[in-house]
Amino acid sequence: MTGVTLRRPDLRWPIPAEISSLLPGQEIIGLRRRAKYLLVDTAPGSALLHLGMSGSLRVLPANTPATAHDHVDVALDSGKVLRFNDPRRFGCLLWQPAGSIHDLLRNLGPEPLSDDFSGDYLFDRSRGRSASIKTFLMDQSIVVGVGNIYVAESLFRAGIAPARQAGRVSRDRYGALAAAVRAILAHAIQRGGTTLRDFINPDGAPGYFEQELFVYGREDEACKRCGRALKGSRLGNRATAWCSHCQK
DNA sequence: CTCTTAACCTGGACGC
DNA sequence: TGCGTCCAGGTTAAGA
Repeated sequence: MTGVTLRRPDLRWPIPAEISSLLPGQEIIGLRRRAKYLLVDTAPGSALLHLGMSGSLRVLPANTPATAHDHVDVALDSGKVLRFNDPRRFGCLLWQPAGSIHDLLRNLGPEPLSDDFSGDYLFDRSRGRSASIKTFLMDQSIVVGVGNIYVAESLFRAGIAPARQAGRVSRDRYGALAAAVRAILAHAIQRGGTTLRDFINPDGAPGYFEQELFVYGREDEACKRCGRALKGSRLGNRATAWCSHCQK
């Protein structure tokens, strides 16, 4: 990459000086993902990005005029520009020196599609925990990547009520839950994600998983399984919908 | 250590 | 039409 342009000094957090001082001239030697963080590896270290809920990264032709919320440009050797746009600025751009692990990555739980994630793992981690199973499953130190949409769908699929205390769910039910999380995530990815408002995937198309949601965003609507009206409440400051007949 | 709450930010939906 | 208000999202910081 030949240069970095910052149009503002911060996103969610200040953009560290290394992004401007160390990146230009470096070769990108790797691209990785951990949880919802992206890592762009160079010799002196890695740029650490999170797209928040509204961020996007796109490779555009050189001289593409910047528009609203285009916060960062990286000029590539090809002449094209890698552009980071994030209307709501929940995303971040940070720096991880080579050989170190950023604090944000240090205490993350396993990847949900990896072998480290299982019902037995969840069962073990949940003993003695009084928080709701929903809050527990959204805790990034327990398992990464499960946000408000997919936790709702996973709990429905597993038949577990979201307010149930995490420490009071049996090993067998955690087995069902782990399987549900895997199935939901894999299917949603295959469907191109979930478009709620303005999300589009890298191909510029919306995600289609929304059409297959069973409970998320469907408070007071009919349960697709039993027909009863879905319940709605808030858990951990987040909207929560579930079926009190199908989920116990 | 665990749990809860507030905060970050903007655009869109809604009510007046 | 225009304005104010509320909410969504992922995640962490701070406080209890």
